[in-house]
Amino acid sequence: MSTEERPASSNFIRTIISEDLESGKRDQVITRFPPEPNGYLHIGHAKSFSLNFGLAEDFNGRCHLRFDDTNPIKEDDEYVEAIKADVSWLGFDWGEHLHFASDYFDQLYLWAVQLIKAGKAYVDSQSADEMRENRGTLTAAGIDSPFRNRSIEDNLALFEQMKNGEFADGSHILRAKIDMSSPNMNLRDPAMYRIMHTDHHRTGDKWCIYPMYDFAHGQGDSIEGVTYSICTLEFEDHRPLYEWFLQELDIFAPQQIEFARLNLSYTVMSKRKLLQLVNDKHVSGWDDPRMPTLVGMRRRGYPAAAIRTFCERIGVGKGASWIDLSVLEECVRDRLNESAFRRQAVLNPVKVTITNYPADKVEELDAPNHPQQPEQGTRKLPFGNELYIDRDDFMEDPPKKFFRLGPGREVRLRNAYIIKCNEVIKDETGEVVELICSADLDTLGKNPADGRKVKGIIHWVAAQQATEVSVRLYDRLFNQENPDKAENYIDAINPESCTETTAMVEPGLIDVAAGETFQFERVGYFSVDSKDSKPGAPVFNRTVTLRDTWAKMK
RNA sequence: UGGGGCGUCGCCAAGCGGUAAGGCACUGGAUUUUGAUUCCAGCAUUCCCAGGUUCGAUCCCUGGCGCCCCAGCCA
Repeated sequence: MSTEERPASSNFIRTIISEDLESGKRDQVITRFPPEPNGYLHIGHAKSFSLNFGLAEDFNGRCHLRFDDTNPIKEDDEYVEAIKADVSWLGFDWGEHLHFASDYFDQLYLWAVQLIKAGKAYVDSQSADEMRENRGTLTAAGIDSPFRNRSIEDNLALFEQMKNGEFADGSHILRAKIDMSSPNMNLRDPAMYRIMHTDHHRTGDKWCIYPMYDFAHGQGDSIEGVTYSICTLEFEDHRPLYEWFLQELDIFAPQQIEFARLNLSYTVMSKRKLLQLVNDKHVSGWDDPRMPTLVGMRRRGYPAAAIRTFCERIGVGKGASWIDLSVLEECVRDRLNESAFRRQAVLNPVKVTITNYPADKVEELDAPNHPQQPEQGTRKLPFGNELYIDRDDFMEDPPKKFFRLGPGREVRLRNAYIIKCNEVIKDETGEVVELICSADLDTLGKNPADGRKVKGIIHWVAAQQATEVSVRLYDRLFNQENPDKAENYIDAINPESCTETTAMVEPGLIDVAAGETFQFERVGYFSVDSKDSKPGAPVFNRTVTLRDTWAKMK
């Protein structure tokens, strides 16, 4: 616990809860995160569970993890394990409260029977098409099903037969008897139970009827004693139904509160689309580093703490909001700037020969792991007469504001000497292949004695001691701010979202562990890929670039 | 043309009748062996519009305008 006052930017949900606690309407805070195990979690889910778990932490309550597994044809254990891992990765703990909607199937069935007996539910035998036609439209009332007034006995018998597997999928359905003319479509006799002869990932073949979301969610909340059932805006219209079931069943009533889901620019968030990206091989999998999934971001090198910061930073509201991807990237930089060790790597090498440095000499220079955190120690950086620097750091005819290397110019080699470019060697095509330089050997760890200023600092590696490694440069997956607005979002995929290349790196970058993230000084943050790296042969994923005001000036 | 929501700085977002928080972005300037980081300063006389109530309104009322969601036996 920090003694500092946390800024705790408030939001409308926090306000509601504080007032309820103060007025005595509620005496504790129990929330829940209810994912359907039919896909991997993405950053939008992170916003949701950070909110739910965060509220529980703030008010000394608890947050349950409950899988909304009411539709067996879409759900799978693979997803429940992945989801648990993702929530844990972000640092949240549901403790003993791991639940499944399917844990409540027996109780739900009893409640359905109870509603039938009360004349509040009936078995409809219309086809799905007929039901759709009779539901009416947004502006026209629906009409009652011809089966709406079946006797309670018939309904009981039919529902029993549905449960016993005596009917084919789609032949009958249990509906709540509410109001076919309601202006709220959700109240026009919504479906409660459908027939599905499908095995369930947890209950196996025990059931061939499964409850709908609307008939399961509120009751699940109620059973668990959830006080605040926080969901996204599209469920606002479901709230009257959520409350109707709780009231008719006369059970504990949680309060549903809706907030706006996250929209992130240059990405898509719908599970259907993410699944298509995976299935159609536009990406390498759910954990492709370009995916907005948590597994993708983890592999990309995004720290869990950065994602939590992001979720706090964007706030919670009820207006449809669009957050720019750069906000997330800035959170990642913030975090990595603190934690990542610094290293030197040259992505686009051009050779430099230091004429006044002995060819057979190799110095082991000390370079800090983190300049702002000397306690993190140093590593050895070999220096010889042949080096590589980045091609971008040399210009033959530089503009006045360019303070890197150029003919006759001086530049500081980071953590080493100041050198001066005396000659430029090109090949037949006119491409620069080598720079002949001289070093000021009296500038190691100090500025020139004569007081001359050398503004430019560039990174480098010793040619003989450098190793070539694989590097993947990632960029935004889509090149349109809102891919959903494209004729086809697939066409909006950025063809340059992943560029495979290599880099010449210092020795300190070879014996590294999967998932470790470094700052390649002056370039960006790079994370050791967890799948494709091999001992002694790491593959680096570019997590995010460093801010580059020079690039902006150009 | 039905119902449910939302409109406060470029992007988020506090505020709930007493005279516009904060973050990000942006712009200056300082420090810096990363054109990074850090630091300091600036950045809405105004809250979608128009009326009204009030000593006083972003907050209340009326009427407009704009945007989002709903017609799955998905969640």
